[in-house]
Amino acid sequence: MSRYEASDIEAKWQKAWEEAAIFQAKEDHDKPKYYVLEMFPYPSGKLHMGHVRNYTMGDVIARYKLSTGHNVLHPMGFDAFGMPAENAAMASGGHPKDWTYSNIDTMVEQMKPLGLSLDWSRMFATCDPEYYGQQQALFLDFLEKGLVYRKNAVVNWDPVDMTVLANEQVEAGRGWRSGALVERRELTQWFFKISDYSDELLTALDGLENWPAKVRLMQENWIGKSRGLQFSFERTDGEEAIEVYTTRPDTLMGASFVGISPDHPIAKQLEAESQEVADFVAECRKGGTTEEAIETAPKLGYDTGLRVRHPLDPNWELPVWIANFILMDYGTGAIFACPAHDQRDFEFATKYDLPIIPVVEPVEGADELTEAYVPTKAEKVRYVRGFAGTEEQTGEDGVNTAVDKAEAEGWGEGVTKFRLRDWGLSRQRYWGCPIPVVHCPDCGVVPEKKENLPIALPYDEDGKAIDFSVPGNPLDRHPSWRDCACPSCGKPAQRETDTMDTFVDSSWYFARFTAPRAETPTDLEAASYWMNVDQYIGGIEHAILHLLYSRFFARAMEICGHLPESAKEPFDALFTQGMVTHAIYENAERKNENGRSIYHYPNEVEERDGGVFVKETGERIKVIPSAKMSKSKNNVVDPLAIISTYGADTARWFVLSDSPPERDVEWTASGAEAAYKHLNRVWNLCDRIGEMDPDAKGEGDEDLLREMHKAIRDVTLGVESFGFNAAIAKLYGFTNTLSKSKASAAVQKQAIKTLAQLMSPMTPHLSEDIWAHQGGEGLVANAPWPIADDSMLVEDSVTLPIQVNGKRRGELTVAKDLDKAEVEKLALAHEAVQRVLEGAAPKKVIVVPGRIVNVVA
RNA sequence: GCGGGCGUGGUGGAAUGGUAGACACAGGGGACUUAAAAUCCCCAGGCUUUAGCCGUGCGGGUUCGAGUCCCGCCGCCCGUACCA
Repeated sequence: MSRYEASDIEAKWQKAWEEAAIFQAKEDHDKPKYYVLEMFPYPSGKLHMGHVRNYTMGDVIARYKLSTGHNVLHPMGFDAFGMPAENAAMASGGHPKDWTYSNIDTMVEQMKPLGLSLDWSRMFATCDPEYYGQQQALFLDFLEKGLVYRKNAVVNWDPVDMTVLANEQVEAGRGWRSGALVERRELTQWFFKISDYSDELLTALDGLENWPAKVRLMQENWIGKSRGLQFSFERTDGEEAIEVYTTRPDTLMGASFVGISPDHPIAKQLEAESQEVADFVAECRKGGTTEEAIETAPKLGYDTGLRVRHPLDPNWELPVWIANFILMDYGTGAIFACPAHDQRDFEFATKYDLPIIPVVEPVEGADELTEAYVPTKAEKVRYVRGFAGTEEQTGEDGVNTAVDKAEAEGWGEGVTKFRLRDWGLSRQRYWGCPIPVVHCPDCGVVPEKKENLPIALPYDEDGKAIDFSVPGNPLDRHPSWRDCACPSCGKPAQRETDTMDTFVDSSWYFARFTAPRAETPTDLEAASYWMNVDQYIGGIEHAILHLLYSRFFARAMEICGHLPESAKEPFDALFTQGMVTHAIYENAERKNENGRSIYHYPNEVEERDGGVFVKETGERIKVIPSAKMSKSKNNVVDPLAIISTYGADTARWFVLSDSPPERDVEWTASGAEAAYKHLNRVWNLCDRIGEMDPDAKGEGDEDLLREMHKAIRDVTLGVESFGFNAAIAKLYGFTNTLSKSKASAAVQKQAIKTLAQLMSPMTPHLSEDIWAHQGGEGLVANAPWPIADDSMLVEDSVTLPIQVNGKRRGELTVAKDLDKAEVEKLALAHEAVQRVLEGAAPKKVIVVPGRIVNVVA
C-alpha cells in the first residue's frame, strides 16, 4: 500500500499541466468561450487564506468549464500602485518600485504551488509602464470626448506635515503621523464625468440578473436618484435669492429655517466679511472629509442674521443658518429645514431653540413630538399644514401635488437629482499612474502627445533615490522630471504632478487581459472575442466603488472604440465571497506596557481543562472567535505553512468545505487536519480498488451506480450554483458509500474514477493521480465532465412526513405516484394520527405530493 | 449618522414556505494493538422517558405549516466616494 505524499504528486502534476500548456488561452471559435476572473490582488508580499479561497473558487469554475468543453480564459495580475509601497519606503527606505516588484515575485512564488489553472503568460502589474502608458492613452481619449474635467474639491489637509492625507490616514480627526487636527482644504483636481451616466448606470442594473441582488441594491442607493423641488427663497435684503432643493416639498409649511453649507457662496462671502463667521466656518472645516465623519460630527450652526421670505407667505420670515451637516456637493448646498419631519433638523432645532412645526401626523392622531416623525412615503398621513392635494394622502402623493402646484404657480420646478458625484481621480502621490497633461504658462492645460507615452515615473532624482523621508509628493520637488516642453508651443512648461486614483487601474484590467501586450489599450478583436467576463469573483467590499467605476469605464472605453458595444456591462455574473477568519487569542491576564491587549499566535496557545492557555506561561486566554485575519492581532494563518504540511489540495478542499462561499469561513487547525485525513481516505480507497482482481464479482453494483449518478447530479449542481460546501458534503457521502461498497471491481473502478473527476476542480492534483492510477485516458483536467443518467436517478417510492397541526408525528413510505386521496387515506389510518385525532374527523388534510402530509385536527 | 448584509447544537454549518441540525470538527464508547499513534465501527440539540415537551438572536404577525415571508428591536460584519 502506498502513502499519500502531497508534495510529490502536486509538483508532478503541476509540471505536467505546464508542459501540456492546457491553461494557456487561445482564441478558438469552435468552442464556447468562458472568461473567469477573480479580483486581482494587491501585492502585499504575503499571500493569505482569503486569497487562497478566492482563487480556489475561481479555479473550481475554470476547471469545471474546461471539462465541459469551454475555451477558458483565467488570467491573473497585480493591482500594484497604491499607498502601502510609499509607506514601506517611508518606514525603511528603499523605493516603492523595488518593494512592489519584489513582492510580486514573492506572491507568484506563493501562488504557483496552489495548482491554479491560470494562464500565467498574460500576467501583468498595473505599475508596469506598458500598462499604465495605455491607461494614459485612455485618459487622453476620455479627455477628448469630454469625459474628464477639472474643478475644486476638498481633501484632508495635515497642517503640520503640510500634506494631503488619505481618509485612512486620518484617525479620530487627526493626522496619523503628526497627530495634528486635520482640516478640509480645497484643491483643483481632475474628475471623470461619471455623473453623465447616473441614469444609465442605474437603469442598466436591471439587466444584471446574475449579480447578487444586494449589490444591485447597494449601487441603486449609491446612485440615489431622487425627484424633488428646486425653488428660491427671496432675501429680505434684496440680494440674490437662495436656491434650495428638497425631496420633501410637501413639508414646506413646516419650514423652520434655511440652512446653507459652510462651503456655500454666501457663507464664503460672509467669511470674507466677518471674523466671527470665518472662525465658525474654520471650526466646521475641522475633521476629515468622509461622509461618516461629517454626518456623525456634533451639529454646529451659526445664525447669519440674514432673513428670507417663505415662498407661500411673504410675511413669514425665516432665518438663514450656516450648518456643518449640509454638503455643498449634493443638491444646491442649501436646504430648508423641517425639524418636525427630519431627525437631523430636529436635533439642530432643539439645540438652537428653533421652531418645530408639524405638517403631517398619523391618520389615527398624533402624540407630542419627542423626535422627528418620519413616515415612509407610501404611508397615508394627515396633512395638518399641507398646501397641495387632499388632507389625507400618502407622502408620495403629497410630494407630487406640491411639485405640481409649485410648477403651476411658477415659483418652483420639479427636478431629478442623483446622489452620485463625479469621480475625483487626482492623488497628490508618487506611486500611481501620472496624469499625462502639461501646464503651460501660455497654452494652459495641454494634453501630452500620445507618441510621448508612457509618461513614466522617475526612478531617481539626479542620480539619487526618490526621497520619501519628507512628507508630500516627490514628483512635486523633482525638477528634472517636472520640467518639460509644452506639447503645443514647445516653450518650457511643467508636468502635472498628480497621479491617478488606483481605482482607475482596476477599472479596465479585465479588458487588458484579453490582449495584455497590445500596443493600444485593447485589441478590439480579442476584446470582442473574450469579453464579457462570464464569472467575476471578489469581495463584497468592492460592491460599490470598484464595480461602479468599472461599469463606467466600460462605457467610456466603448465610446472611444476600445471595447465593443456588447461589453458595456463588463461582468455578466458576479459572485461575492466572504472572508477567511480565525479566532483571536487575547491574553486575559496581562496588557503590554502601553496598556494595549497582547495577542498570541495560534501555535503559542493550548487547550486544556476546558480553557485556553499560553503554553509557556500558563496565562489564561480570552478567545475571540471569527475575527478577520489581521497582522496586528496575530491571527493570520500562512497558506504556505499549510501547503508544506498537508499540500495544496488539502488547503483548497478545506477553504471550500465548511462554509458557504458567500459567507466568512473560520480557519481552524482541526478543520485542515480533517480535510487532510479525508484526502488520505480517498487515496487509500483508490489503492484498495486498484489492488482488486479486475474480474472480481460483487454485490450491489446497481446501488453503487445509482449513488454515483446522484453524486454526479448533486456535485454538478453544487459547482454550477456556487454551492461548493454542499458539493463537498455530497463527495463525503459518496466516498463513504464507495468505501463500504461490496460491488464488483469493474463498478468500483468506474466509481473511483468518477469520484476523481468530481473532485478534480477542488483537488486537481490528487484527482490526476487517481485518474492515472486507474488507467484514465490523458489528463483528468481535460477529460469530459461526467453526465448523470436520469434513468438512474428515478426513485419508485418516497417517504413522506406526516404532520398533525404542523407537528411531525410519523412518516409514510408510499409509491412515488400514489394519488392524493390514497395518501390521505393512509395518513389518516396512521397510528400516530389516530392517537391525536381520538376518533374525531380532521378539519382539513393537506397533501403536497412527494413532500408532506399535514392533518389539521 | 446613512446604505447593505448576517445571526441555527460545544464548533463550522445543512434545509425550492414542507421531517430543523445533512456533511464535518471537537467529544463519548468500542474494535485492532504489548502499548500508543494511525485506521475502522457505534453514539450524540436540550429536558423528561417507550411517548412527550422545549428549541434556528429577542418581541410580534401572516400561513394548514416559518430557520425561510412581513413589522419592530438587539448584536456583529461590509461600505460610506483619498485603504485596496
